[in-house]
Amino acid sequence: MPDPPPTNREVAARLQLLGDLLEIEGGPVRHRVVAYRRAADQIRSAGGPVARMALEGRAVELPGIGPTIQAKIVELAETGEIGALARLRERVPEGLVRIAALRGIGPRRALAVWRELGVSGPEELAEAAKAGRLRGVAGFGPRTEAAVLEQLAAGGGAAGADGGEPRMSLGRALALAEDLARDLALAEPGARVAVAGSVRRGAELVGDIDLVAGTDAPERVHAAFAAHQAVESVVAQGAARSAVMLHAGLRAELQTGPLGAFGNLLQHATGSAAHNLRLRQHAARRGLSVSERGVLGSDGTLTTHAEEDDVYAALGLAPIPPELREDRGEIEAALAGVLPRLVEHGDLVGDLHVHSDWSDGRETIAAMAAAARERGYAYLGISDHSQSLRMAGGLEPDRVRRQWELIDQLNARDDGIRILKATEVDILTDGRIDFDDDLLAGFDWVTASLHSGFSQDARRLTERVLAAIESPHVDAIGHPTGRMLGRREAAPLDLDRVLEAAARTGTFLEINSQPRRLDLNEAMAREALRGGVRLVIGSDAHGAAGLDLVRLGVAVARRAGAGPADIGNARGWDELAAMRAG
DNA sequence: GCCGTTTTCGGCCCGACTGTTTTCAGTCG
Repeated sequence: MPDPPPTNREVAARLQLLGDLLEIEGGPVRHRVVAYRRAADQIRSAGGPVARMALEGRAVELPGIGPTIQAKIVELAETGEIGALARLRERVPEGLVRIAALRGIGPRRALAVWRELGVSGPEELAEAAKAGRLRGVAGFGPRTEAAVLEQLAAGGGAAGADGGEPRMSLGRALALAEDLARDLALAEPGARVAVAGSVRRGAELVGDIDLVAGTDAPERVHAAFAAHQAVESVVAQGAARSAVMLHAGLRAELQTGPLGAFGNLLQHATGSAAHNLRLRQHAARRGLSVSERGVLGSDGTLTTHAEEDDVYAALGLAPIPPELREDRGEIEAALAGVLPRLVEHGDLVGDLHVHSDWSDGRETIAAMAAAARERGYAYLGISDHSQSLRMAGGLEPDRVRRQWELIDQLNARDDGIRILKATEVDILTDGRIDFDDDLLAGFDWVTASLHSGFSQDARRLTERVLAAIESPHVDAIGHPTGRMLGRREAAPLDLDRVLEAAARTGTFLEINSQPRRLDLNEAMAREALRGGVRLVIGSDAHGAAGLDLVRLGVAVARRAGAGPADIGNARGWDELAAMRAG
């Protein structure tokens, strides 16, 4: 084995390409395409290194990966390429994949432009379209030719960028989706409107917004949707579905159906596609056929369900939480009755990571405490920054002590919420903690975080985090990888070593709920739980409204399969304090 | 290529919409 084994992203990309090229080539291999894509999806979302697993013969344990694909992964790890893929590339130009990815074009039309015009990439396609030659190809006309030109001019089909479709953070998309749903419900009071799709599943990045409405006046709901102020243009419009482009740069889709089939519609539109595929295969084995219209029996009778839970019940399954619907074994678990009880927003009884106006927060400690009490919390950890984070107004030790005096005074009021003396202390570039041990010992809760030195190599970054974990005063590691969606990659920590140390010392790892962080992410959180590591969900709020961001962290935790027992701040303070490390 | 309440072969999800056609294939979700 010459090089380090390929990353999950690299393995997934190769298998994806293999599937894409096979599909374009056509022929009697339809289901092999699906198999490669499913494997690529599984690998992208796997928590552990799949190449290493394949070398140990364990990749076949992942759903969708069998002996053949495992062998191809081993081949890739050992030789740097997959022979079958290399041979396929000689038969089918790779540029056709980028042509097929254009909206309105697919594998068949991509193959047609190559066969009929010799076009093998987006640049040649643009030339052919400009020259008006595209409309002569079977299946193409002037409309499609114009659409192709428009997309290519807008940068569609460009090399690099994996897919290239715009994606939005869950935080923003959720707010947009809920605004749309609320306004549709106001516009048509008889309708039952809900957010579906990847937003409902709590995916950290979403490519579009899906809404459903149960109604007996679908035309009015679609009209209200098209006329909404957030809508830039209407992309498609039919009797049961319409799609729009939002000013925010994201696509939104609305599906409607009768109120009596609202559960079927919601189930269908929530997906994921892979989950629905698997669900329908499961149904087929029972002689049933599932769609957004209802469940069709073998005798031809269609049964509709107003509630989504009843759709799953009709298939002999316990209700599956949307966050788990990714075809990672959830249907098998529902069948066996072993789905986990996932943590819920309402399980949280405190927040251990919020800032006040003592550092870079906007509100007073008293105001933050009042906001936490309104949310039903029993405790709130005021965790302002430490001295070295000067640009965020980090606290010097004497200011810390003065803050403690104020907290004691506020707690003496005994008004229903306990304010904890907490801190978000910097892990310095040499691994030391930014306060001395005497001061650290006076805190109720210590979160240690990386805020600088991200350009260090993986070994040094890992050593810094390990040093913090080993400190007897550190209770939790805040936003452990330091990633910022779209701005900064996760620090390349040796996750195995971090998880081992956290589990051994009882140090909590945070799921930070800031929309741009969501750190740990779901895959790492899943690995942490598997490794026996306990988690906390922190808002990292810098104002009262920021407390509500924990719903995003809860979504990450749920997608990772966390139950209330896995989450520190789902426990009362006395119980949590007794669990503190050291 | 994967997988099993039709188990080691023979299956493999379903419907809406668009643009191209003149009854439908391809694309999309």
